[in-house]
Amino acid sequence: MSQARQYWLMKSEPSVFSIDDLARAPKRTTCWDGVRNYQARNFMRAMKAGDRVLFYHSNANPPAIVGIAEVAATAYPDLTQFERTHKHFDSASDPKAPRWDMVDIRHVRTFAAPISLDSLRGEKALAGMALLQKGSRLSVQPVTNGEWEHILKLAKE
DNA sequence: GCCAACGTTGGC
DNA sequence: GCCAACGTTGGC
Repeated sequence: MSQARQYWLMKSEPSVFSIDDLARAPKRTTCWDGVRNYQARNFMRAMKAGDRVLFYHSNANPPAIVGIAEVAATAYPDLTQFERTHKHFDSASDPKAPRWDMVDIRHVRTFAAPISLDSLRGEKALAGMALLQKGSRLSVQPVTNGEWEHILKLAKE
């Protein structure tokens, strides 16, 4: 009885941090700081080591899923929330009960060809994907097993 | 750069 | 608790 691996999608602007940056990072790993949305935080708190993550480039041309990462460390406090001069400083967060967490993400693979948002929209099987819903802005989202398998098939073509 | 959609804040 | 104002996200 193996522990079921769960699937996620995380967005990053490539001009800020791209999948190439992740592939080149020490140990191909980075901490995912800066999430300041409760729903996204709660999804990160639900992540387990080894869970797989679709790496998505937002504000990109074209916006696309560009590869796969895995959860290398489960949620722990994002210390940038306490750095007064930091962009993501949160004066309302109590150091004794940190409001914001992050996880560590390790590079697994970069797709030979990115799967563009446009081509994702063309897949009937993905019509329910959180990413494709109108007005969806969540930067951390769950992905179903079916969606995951479908996307991996697209990545091979 | 524009702007629609969304989340958060704060006055009342 | 309502809701207007504001800031942010992210496709285009």
